[in-house]
Amino acid sequence: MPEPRSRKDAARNREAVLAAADALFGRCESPDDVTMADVAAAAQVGKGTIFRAFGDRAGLLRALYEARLEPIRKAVESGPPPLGPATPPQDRVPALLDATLCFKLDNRSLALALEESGSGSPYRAEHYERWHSMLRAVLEQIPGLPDSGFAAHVLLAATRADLVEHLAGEKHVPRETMRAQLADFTAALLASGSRRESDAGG
Amino acid sequence: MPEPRSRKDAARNREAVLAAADALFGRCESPDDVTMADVAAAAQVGKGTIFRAFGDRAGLLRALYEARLEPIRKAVESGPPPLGPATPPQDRVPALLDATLCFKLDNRSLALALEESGSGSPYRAEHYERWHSMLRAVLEQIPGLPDSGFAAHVLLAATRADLVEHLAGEKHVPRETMRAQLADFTAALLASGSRRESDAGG
DNA sequence: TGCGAAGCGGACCGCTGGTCCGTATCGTTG
DNA sequence: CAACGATACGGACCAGCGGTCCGCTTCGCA
Repeated sequence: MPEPRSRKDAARNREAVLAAADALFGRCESPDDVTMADVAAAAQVGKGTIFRAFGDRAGLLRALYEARLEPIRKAVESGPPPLGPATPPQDRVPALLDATLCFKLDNRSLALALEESGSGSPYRAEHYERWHSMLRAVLEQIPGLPDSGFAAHVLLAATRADLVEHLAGEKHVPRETMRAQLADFTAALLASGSRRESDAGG
Repeated sequence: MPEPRSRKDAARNREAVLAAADALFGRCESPDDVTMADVAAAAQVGKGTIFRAFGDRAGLLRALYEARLEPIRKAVESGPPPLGPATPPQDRVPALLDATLCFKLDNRSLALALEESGSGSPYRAEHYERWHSMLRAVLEQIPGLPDSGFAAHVLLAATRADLVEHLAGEKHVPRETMRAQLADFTAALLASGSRRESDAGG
């Protein structure tokens, strides 16, 4: 393959930057407290090196985000229930949403940084498209629901980083309470489908 | 009253800035195409004047937003059905959501500007708090629903400016389609409540 | 060991939101 | 109408950001 393998120092620096940024975003309060210069300093690297490796700020954020999301992506694509493909749709939808909610709770600053200063709307991000079509496909298998594309957008919007941050950080809603509320909400929505189901069935 | 009435020129300039900003945000593609200097130039006013009158960028955005929102606020607080207080909850919820959706569709760049660069999360804005508690109160009157506070957050998230922008601007979803999808979604959610109602009732 | 290519780093740039203060305007008072 | 304090004006100015550039260093292949 014509893949131009990167040099050893380049790879090492890339990891250093990733690690430094990870730590910095994890620690800080607001995402824009962390500047590119900060990351460069923390990684003991020149600013130019960061931009060479990631293109721009959004590129760095995306790389970090994808890296952290990787385990969940795997679990969804080829893992055991309740996240994996073998799960029945009625159970998988809440599981997917619970997973994203927990992810955002565990990576608040990072998710916030990506969604808010992420070079325009979060909806252009490639990973959003993936999650959306995944969720949409699962919803599609549940009859009696409204437009599954739109429903998927709304359900994902229910786990948006700034909403999560507002509820968890500002209003001090406990983690388990939020998970329960999201689960309840989802259940209520899915119930409207199974209602017509049971009407038809008997 | 100890209200320190503002000078005539100050008031005139304030209006000029408001008008200029309104026009500029209405015309432009992305909200950050409009800088403070642009607004100042368009209003034929010094930059200092803007900051004196509105504090900072977010202040200007907020003032504009509130001004445009004013008619809707009135209609909701003391207008005729389907927005006014005399409307039965089951009809008022979809009406409120449809109104916000239409508002965001009609004021895309402005809403986008306020939500994304509005000095942190849109959830800290005072008008969000108002809308949320309003919607929550109406939802509360419909029995059988999940936590109305959370449901209100989610339903409002369904009309967020960047989602609306994505669907209308990027995916070219027609206005009426979006309205219908939102209405369907809302109906599905409310149905889960009236279902337990009818179970109990007969 | 030598040498081209790849990568490095931090001074540098353009641009933004926001401040500052000498100057012009207001409107009140005698 | 004149004079004067208070208020507002405006644009030069500032700090800090993301992003670029290019002389120098380091890599790794022959």
